[in-house]
Amino acid sequence: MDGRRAETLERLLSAGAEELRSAGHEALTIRTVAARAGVSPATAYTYVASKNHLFAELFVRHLDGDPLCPAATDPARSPLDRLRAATRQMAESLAADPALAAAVTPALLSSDPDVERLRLRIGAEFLARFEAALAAEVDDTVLDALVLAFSGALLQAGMHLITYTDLADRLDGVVAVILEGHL
Amino acid sequence: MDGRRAETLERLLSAGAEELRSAGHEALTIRTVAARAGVSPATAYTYVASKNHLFAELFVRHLDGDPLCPAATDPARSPLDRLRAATRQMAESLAADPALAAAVTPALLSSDPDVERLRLRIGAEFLARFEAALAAEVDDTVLDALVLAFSGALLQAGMHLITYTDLADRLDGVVAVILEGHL
DNA sequence: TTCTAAGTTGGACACGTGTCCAGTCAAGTG
DNA sequence: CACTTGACTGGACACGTGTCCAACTTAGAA
Repeated sequence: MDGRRAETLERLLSAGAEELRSAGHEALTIRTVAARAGVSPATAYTYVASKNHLFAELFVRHLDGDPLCPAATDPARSPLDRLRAATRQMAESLAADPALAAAVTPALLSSDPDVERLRLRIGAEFLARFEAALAAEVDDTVLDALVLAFSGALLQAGMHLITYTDLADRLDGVVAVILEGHL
Repeated sequence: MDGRRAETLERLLSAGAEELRSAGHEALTIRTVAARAGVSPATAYTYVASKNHLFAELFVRHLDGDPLCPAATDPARSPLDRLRAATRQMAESLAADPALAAAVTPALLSSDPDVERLRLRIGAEFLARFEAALAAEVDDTVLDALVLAFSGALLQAGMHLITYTDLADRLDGVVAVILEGHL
């Protein structure tokens, strides 16, 4: 996708991000996003299949815009430290845009096929980051536990049982407990 | 709540459960549930604040109807075994009613205040079961890790990344990894 | 310049959500 | 027995969703 089409998409996604931050995901409407992007609703729907798809798309962009930090793969650090760097970074990245975080959790549960595609990408990205941080020094079940714990943390934050800001600290402890005796 | 009101509520919830099983949570409508219960939509809305509230309510009933099994607190077993009995039971309970499981995950993310109340109850119930199974032989962070991993498993299943049937086996391994070195 | 095809548009559509309220019905109390 | 009261109803409402399509615009190729 390039040329005019790519530009309009970009405008639409930026408008979506702004609208999300300023109005929240409950109030956001494809029509308000379209208006903000200076485009008709019908046009918006040729780029984005649904509100949930929009949120998922915004989230992958957010992830892609903040790739795994060097500290998470620094061989001078311990695997535990590296893993913590990775989870910390992701938690902080969520905390930095709470409206997006709040929007994406329910959105990813949608059965919309476009969402399905993106959620596989997102899951793969999480897994890849953990693997990169651990550098394959560890059992598959441990990786499994980490992924589940991280997903769980996202869910708990999505339910407002913890704040996105507390996420990082909480995960530090949990990551240590999981890795203990497995390095 | 008792008398006529309690009866109608019961009819409504059973109708909801039936409708959920037979039509799935996407197709289910408060109006179809009301019709099945032989009640007008307006009436249904005096019992249930929203579709999400209905799903959450159905889920707590489901949980209450299947209390922690004796094996999960049997002092003759090891803590690991007891914990596995607890997670197994919950996973199987979800697998037994996949439509409900699929419905409740997104529903619990709603900001509806009635849902909020119920999700605190549900979270507390999960925690209580883990505590009962472990009989306080363990650090708080371990409990934390267990709760996060379990929530994560629910989320993954809700996203169809794993089936509810695989949940139990997956959790067996994860629970062992988390507990290892902490008993 | 003319033509074409991609991109965009307005507006209507069917459907679901949750709210509201005046009016009916059916106890069971005095 | 009349009467009050709580439960229920029908139907309209405002709003959001996502779809459709004939008509218009625009950029660039011929």
